Parts: sequence; structure tokens; C-alpha cells
Amino acid sequence: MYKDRAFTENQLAEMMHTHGVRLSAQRIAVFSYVANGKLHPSAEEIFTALSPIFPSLSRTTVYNSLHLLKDKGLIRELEIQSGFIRYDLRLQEAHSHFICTGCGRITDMPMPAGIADAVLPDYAVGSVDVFIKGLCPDCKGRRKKDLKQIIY
Amino acid sequence: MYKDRAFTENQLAEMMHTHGVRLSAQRIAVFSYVANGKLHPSAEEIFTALSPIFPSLSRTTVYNSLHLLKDKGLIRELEIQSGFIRYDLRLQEAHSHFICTGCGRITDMPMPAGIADAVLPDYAVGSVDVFIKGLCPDCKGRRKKDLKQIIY
DNA sequence: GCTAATTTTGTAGCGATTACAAAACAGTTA
DNA sequence: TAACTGTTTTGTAATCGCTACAAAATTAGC
Repeated sequence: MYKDRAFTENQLAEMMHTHGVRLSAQRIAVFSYVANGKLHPSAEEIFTALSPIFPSLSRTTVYNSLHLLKDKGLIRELEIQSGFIRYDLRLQEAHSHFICTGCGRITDMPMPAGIADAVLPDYAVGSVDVFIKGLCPDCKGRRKKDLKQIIY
Repeated sequence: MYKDRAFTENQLAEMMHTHGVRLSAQRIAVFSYVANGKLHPSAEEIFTALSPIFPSLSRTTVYNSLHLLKDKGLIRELEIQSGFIRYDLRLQEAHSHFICTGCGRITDMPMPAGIADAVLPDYAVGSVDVFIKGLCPDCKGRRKKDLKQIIY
């Protein structure tokens, strides 16, 4: 694991407060589930994980919370796989993402240097996503035949 | 434009043949629409563009053709925006993609050097996607206020 | 031209997401 | 405490991209 994260509920509430997000138990839980843990969860995964804690939880609340946290700059959407969006804490330091095609796990990686330098002149960079797909160490041994040439 | 593409129907048919894709008028049209033009089109856009030429064209045929061309290694999926998949000709040389958040246009860019080097040891790289979002030269003047700090 | 295999087409269905309105809740003031 | 106001949550219905599937059309080999 490239980086571990652990935020107390107080820290999360403080972050929400300074970003102008009003507090509610559901919102804190959603934010906590994204911020802690290294799962880069989808809305459905968040809903499934939190339903036992909030038996009345609605999917719409999860979506509402995620949209609000995103608009206020606390979390970031990862459009890694079409079909659904994954969410990640928006950190200060840049990082890229490795997606294991064997087990589906997403791992933070250091961001390669010099990406913005490769952008053509007169283009204004807003955000950079680097998605690397392949096999994680666990899956590499099991599925060596799946490895072909690198595709860009 | 980083690179222009222009393939004759004969060239496209030849490429399909050498990759083991049987020919049909619809398939050639789909492949041509992806290979020529710099649109990085979605399935729906391809369907809309080709419908006048093949009045009986079915969405399913577009999806079938795209899946086949992808499986045979002729085209590549770009999972840039969640909700739908865009398609791109699979070129020999690596390139990255710039997505203008103003006009939606997607532009090929050179691939920054040294990406694979940043991957942690013991991870096997299969593919690399670099998606840079921001404003293209046309949109930059119009919407300078939209530019915030770069988000990774 | 006949037969078998492939391709195309149309319909029905699925999963993630959004729209929307009603219900529940929280904070403020009287 | 009660009433008022704005916010949040909830549940239902609808949308959109895509997939499953079977029937119809087309193609290829004989």
C-alpha cells in the first residue's frame, strides 16, 4: 500500500466545516467511507456498507452526499471503469491509480513526474488522471498468461 | 491537432482482414468512423452518424462491431467519462488524451515519458491511460474564470 | 441454387444514475 | 414549548447506456 489514511470523525467534520459542507450523520459516514479505507468505493458499495448502520438509508442520500462533497472539493471522481463512478479523497499530493484486472483492486501509486510538461502549448490543464491497468503482485503469479504487450 | 489520420476503405479492409475480422459494410463503416476523424466517438454518436447511410442500422450492430474490433485489437476503449465509452483507433505509438471541459472535444497528445517507471515494483503493467482535463486554446480565452488549481 | 454459418436487426431487460415531491429533521424565534 | 423556515432524507419513477436473446437477413462454400 502506497499510503495509509486514517481520519477521526472529528477531523472529517472539521474538514467538512471548513469546506462549507453542513454536517449530518449520513454525510459524515459517506465521507468517512471514502476518506478512510483504500477502497475507492462506488456509490453502490457505499450504500451497501452503510445500510446496516443507517437502516433507512436511501441511495439518493448517498448520491446527494457524494455530489455535495465533490462540489465542495473534498472528494474526487474516478472515472476508471465505465458504468459507474468511484470516489477518492482529494489529497494535496498528486497520485495515480493502478487497477488490477485480476482482482479489481485499485491502488494508489506515485504520480509520474513531468506529465503537465507533455501537454501541448496553449492548453490549460485542470486535472490529470493516470490510470494504469495490469496485475497486482498477488495476481501476477496466478495469471501470467494474461500479460500481453502494454497498450497505450 | 497532434496527428491527422486518413485511411482509405481498402486500407481499413486490409487491416480488418489481417486481424481476422470478417468484412461487412456496417463493420467497415464503424471502423472507418473510429479510425478516421478525430472525434473519439461513442457508440451512440457512431449510430447517429451512420444511420442516414444504413437506414436499417441497429444500435446492436454498432455495439457488436465495436466489441469485435476491440477484441481483435484494432480499436481501444477510452473510459474517460463514466456513463459511456468512447472509442479510438489503436495506434502503435503511445499517446495521451486531452478532454476540453469547455467544448467536450478530445485531442490526442504526446504520451509523457517515464510513466511505466513510476509504477511500484512487482506490479505488471498492461495498459496506461493518461487523461488530462482542462481548456483547449479555443475555450481558454472565453472561460478563464473556470481555471482553478490543477487537480490530481 | 442449396445449405450452413455468420451477421444484422428489434425487442426486452438490466444497472447506475437522476428527477422530483413528500416526509422528516434542525435551528430560530416567539 | 410551539410554530415557522429552510435543509436533508427518503422513496418512487424515469432516463440512459448497454447487454441478452431470438428471429430475420445475408454471406460463403459446395
